Amino acid sequence: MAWNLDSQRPIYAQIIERVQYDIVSGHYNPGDKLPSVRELACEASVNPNTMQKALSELEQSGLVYSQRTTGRFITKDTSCIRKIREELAKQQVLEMIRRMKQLGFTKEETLTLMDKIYEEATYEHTIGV
Amino acid sequence: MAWNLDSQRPIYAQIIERVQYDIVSGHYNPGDKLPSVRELACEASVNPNTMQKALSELEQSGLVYSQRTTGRFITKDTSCIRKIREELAKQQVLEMIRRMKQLGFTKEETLTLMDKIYEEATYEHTIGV
DNA sequence: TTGATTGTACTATTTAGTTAATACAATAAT
DNA sequence: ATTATTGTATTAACTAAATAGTACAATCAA
Repeated sequence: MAWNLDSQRPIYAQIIERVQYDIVSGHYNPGDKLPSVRELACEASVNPNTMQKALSELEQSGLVYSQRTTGRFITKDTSCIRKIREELAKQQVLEMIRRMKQLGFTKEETLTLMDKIYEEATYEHTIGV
Repeated sequence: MAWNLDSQRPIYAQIIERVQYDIVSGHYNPGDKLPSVRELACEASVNPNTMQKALSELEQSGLVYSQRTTGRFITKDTSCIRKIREELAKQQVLEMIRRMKQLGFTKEETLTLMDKIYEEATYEHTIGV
């Protein structure tokens, strides 16, 4: 799967976000071992230092932990994972609503547009994942 | 009004976005004269060069145009403005839906969460504009 | 024991974004 | 005519992010 990193935001920040989503969405399971820093760096076409920085920062969230010489693992604390998943979802919706209000869309107009886009997505496969 | 620029993304990109939203949301009217580069730079606490870069790039969208020595103006082409407003809205909703799918939220779950957040916003004034 | 792999650490270099400080030509106001 | 303001251009310096290259100690498999 492609990493789709752009240069608009710091790469390490995009990596953090990506792995975070991979964890809370169940792509990785609790207790899973992550590929090594070097492997992930290669996979993402990124310098190992950048990947290292991203992963070590990600540890602050509690989603992953590292064992000095055996590797890096997904937390087994499922409630932590669930909690962050909820947070991310709320964040997304909140940000969208904020922007739509900025654009002068009412709740109803927003819902109408959402419905339309969901329909399109269903038939045209516009939305990935 | 504060510019709320952060250091995560390039400042000039945030400025472009900000002015774009100010135009399509009607804060500026078609034909309006923008404050000068220097004024805006001061207002945003940013170097004039950064503001100049942002505004000159924004011209590519057709939302503003500059007259060499008289100033920079909002386009009078209201259909262009409307079109970009629709695009921005669609972009927002699409991105949100994509992320929510990534998180494993169904359309119904997403709508439920939206409703809840809209309620909160109504009573708690959580969402600025 | 040997060799490969692990996370981690360190230094140097490059690049993009930002700031700083000017400068200039064209316009508008006085 | 003079002055201030406009967008624009240019050069230098600074910073953060990213890359490149190397190194080390701890673990595990052979």
